Amino acid sequence: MIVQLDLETDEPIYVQLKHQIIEGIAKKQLRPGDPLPSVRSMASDIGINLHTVNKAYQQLKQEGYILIHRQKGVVIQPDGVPEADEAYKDDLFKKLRPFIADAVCRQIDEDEFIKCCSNIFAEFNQEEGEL
Amino acid sequence: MIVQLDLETDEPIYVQLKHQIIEGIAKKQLRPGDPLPSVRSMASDIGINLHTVNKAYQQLKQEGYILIHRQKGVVIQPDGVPEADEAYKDDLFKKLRPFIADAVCRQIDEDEFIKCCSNIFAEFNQEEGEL
DNA sequence: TAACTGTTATATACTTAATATAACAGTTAG
DNA sequence: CTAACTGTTATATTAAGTATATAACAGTTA
Repeated sequence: MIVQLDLETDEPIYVQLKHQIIEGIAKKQLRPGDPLPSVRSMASDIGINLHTVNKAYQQLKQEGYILIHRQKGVVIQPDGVPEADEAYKDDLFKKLRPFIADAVCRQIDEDEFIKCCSNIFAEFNQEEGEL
Repeated sequence: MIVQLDLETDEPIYVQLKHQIIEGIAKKQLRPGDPLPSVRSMASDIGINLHTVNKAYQQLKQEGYILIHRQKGVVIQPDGVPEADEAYKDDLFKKLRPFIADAVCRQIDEDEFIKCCSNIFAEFNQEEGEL
């Protein structure tokens, strides 16, 4: 698990860490049951504070991505990430709207937007963990 | 221009205001050259501080959505919002990735995601300002 | 026993968000 | 001319979020 942080961006470190782990799961580089480094070793690996890692892990746990056993360590959710329910989809809908409104104003039509999304999907589906 | 704020969410007020104006432009309820309320009247209309409105306006100006004349007031960009360039598209790509990674993990396939996006596009294209 | 786990607590520094007043300079209407 | 309005700037305060630094606790595990 290679983590690459950008300290220049305004995106909080713990959010970047969450995203990279979620992307790792989406790309199947991280599979159900796979272990994650402890909060302390992850923190020292990427040069940040233990609590910043802990914050990311706690939220990932809350969202169903990982399990945290008190002494066994941290693992990717063995039963797989919970499927999207209606609440999740409503939330996704709400979050996507500003992006699409923005795109519409700037003359990006539906086809182009969809194409962009397809490219991202391809990124997650093509390489089945072979990277 | 009706503005509806949610003070419970963690989304900053000035961001919500920006989004609603951008959505208004996307829906063509706000057209090039249309006036926007002054920072003071907008602020008192929706019950927030003058500076919060000013922050939203300044960023909208910076992003090419509106023009601010020192004494003439605030208007939607008369020449239309600048079209998306490559930098904008790269940025959109980067921002969309976490959402799609998340969706992939939760078994939302490409078709379903695209359908969701299409629904949002429809929301902006159907009603050509007739609302 | 020593080294490791997640967890909790406290404290500090910095940044952002939002508010409150106040003032300035340039229109514009009465 | 005055009064009311414009955007803009300045200063200050409160609150919340981000990130860090130490320290300790309780339960494995080698």
